[in-house]
Amino acid sequence: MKLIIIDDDPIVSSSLKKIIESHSNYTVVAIGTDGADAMPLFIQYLPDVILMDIQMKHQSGLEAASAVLSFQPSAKIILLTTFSDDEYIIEALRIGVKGYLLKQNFQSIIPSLEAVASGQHVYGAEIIHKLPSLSSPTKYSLPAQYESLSEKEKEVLTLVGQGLNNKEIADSLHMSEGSVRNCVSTLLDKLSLKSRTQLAIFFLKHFRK
Amino acid sequence: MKLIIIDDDPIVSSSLKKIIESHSNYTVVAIGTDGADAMPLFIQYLPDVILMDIQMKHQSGLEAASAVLSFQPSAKIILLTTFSDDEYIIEALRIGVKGYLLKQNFQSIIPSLEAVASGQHVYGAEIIHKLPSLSSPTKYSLPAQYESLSEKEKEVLTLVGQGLNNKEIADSLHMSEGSVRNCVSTLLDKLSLKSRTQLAIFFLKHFRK
DNA sequence: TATTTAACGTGACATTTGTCACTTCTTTTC
DNA sequence: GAAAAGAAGTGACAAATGTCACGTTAAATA
Repeated sequence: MKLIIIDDDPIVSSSLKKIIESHSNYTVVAIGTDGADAMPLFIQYLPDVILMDIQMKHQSGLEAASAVLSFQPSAKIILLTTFSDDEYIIEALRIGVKGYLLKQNFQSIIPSLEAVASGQHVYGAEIIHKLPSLSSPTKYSLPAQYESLSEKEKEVLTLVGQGLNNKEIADSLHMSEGSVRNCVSTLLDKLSLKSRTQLAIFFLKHFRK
Repeated sequence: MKLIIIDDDPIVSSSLKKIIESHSNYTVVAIGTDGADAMPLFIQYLPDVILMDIQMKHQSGLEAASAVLSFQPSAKIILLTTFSDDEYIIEALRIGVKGYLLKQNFQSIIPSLEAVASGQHVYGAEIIHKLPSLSSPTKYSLPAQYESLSEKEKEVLTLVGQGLNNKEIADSLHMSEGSVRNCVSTLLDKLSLKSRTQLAIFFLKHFRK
């Protein structure tokens, strides 16, 4: 199986090459030193996997990955990063990178390489928890005032968050339209908001799956 | 290395066991048939990895994983799912599961197992894109109608999405309140929505960071 | 038992939002 | 240059939303 390594530090590239070629059935067919090398090397060799540093002088690994993936979305690109406090993870996942690993412990790169080659996605343990969808919508992030809502009020809030109007909410919850209006009014008061639209925004911010 | 398999279908468990023990240096030390088995088996054997079905009769794999992880957060649990349209992925990531794979292609389970054992996280390619922070805010996911909006309309939409009322939008964009109303009306028409609240919901769904 | 408190409802009213027909101005196109 | 298309505005009107004072019921408490 063919592999390309792209890293602006030749020491990293060569130790990676050494480790990979000694432990598995991969051949490093090319080594690049900048993101700009990724596209031409990819087209020339059509490797099974690309291992690429995310921080490089001229063109970043992210840009390079984006270019390659827009050309070939199934390309198996693993980005390597030095720091775990990494804000690029979301963008990397979005463009379709198949792996995102810390450079640190080299020995875990081999199994990750295998997993990516077999079609899975692999991410460093320290990195995956940077995803906002994991941290945001837990009930611990709810404002204190939310606790003061009655069950009915929470139901109404939920339906406002779906975009229903008062009549529709009334029908769904078997209450009168007047009551719904009242209930919405109470919600606005309790949550210190000014309109039903702001209620919906509140709901989505806190409860979006 | 020790492994536990938990699946309510004995056919699945035994074929997994066969594959794993033939291809790698793992020993399946126990097989459970329900989520409720996870905790006692984990405590008894302290396995390196747990492979567990997510859908089981009595207790789900998710609940079981949650129990084990609250006892031992570093436990390496891989959940297996049958369907890729899987809404549990977020909750699974949140509780700290280290892998989430489709049962389908058995052969990719071995490399994934290795990667997880070496400390990485592994997710099936079909699954990772269920994360809302990945799927929502790309411009490719925008409905075709969005392209028909004028610049002004996009600005108004943005402010509706912040919860501003017509007067406030008019002041911000230096236009009359009547124009804003008109603009909102056009937005509703173009996007086939029925109220400003639904506009805000539309905005948040597509543009939330 | 009497009192308080909270959930829920009602109806009148004020305000905000949404619709529609029509105008103005600009750009594009023939 | 005339016609067409579309972005933006105006004003009158209709509909939905939000507010308020007040009523009913039921549970909690003195």
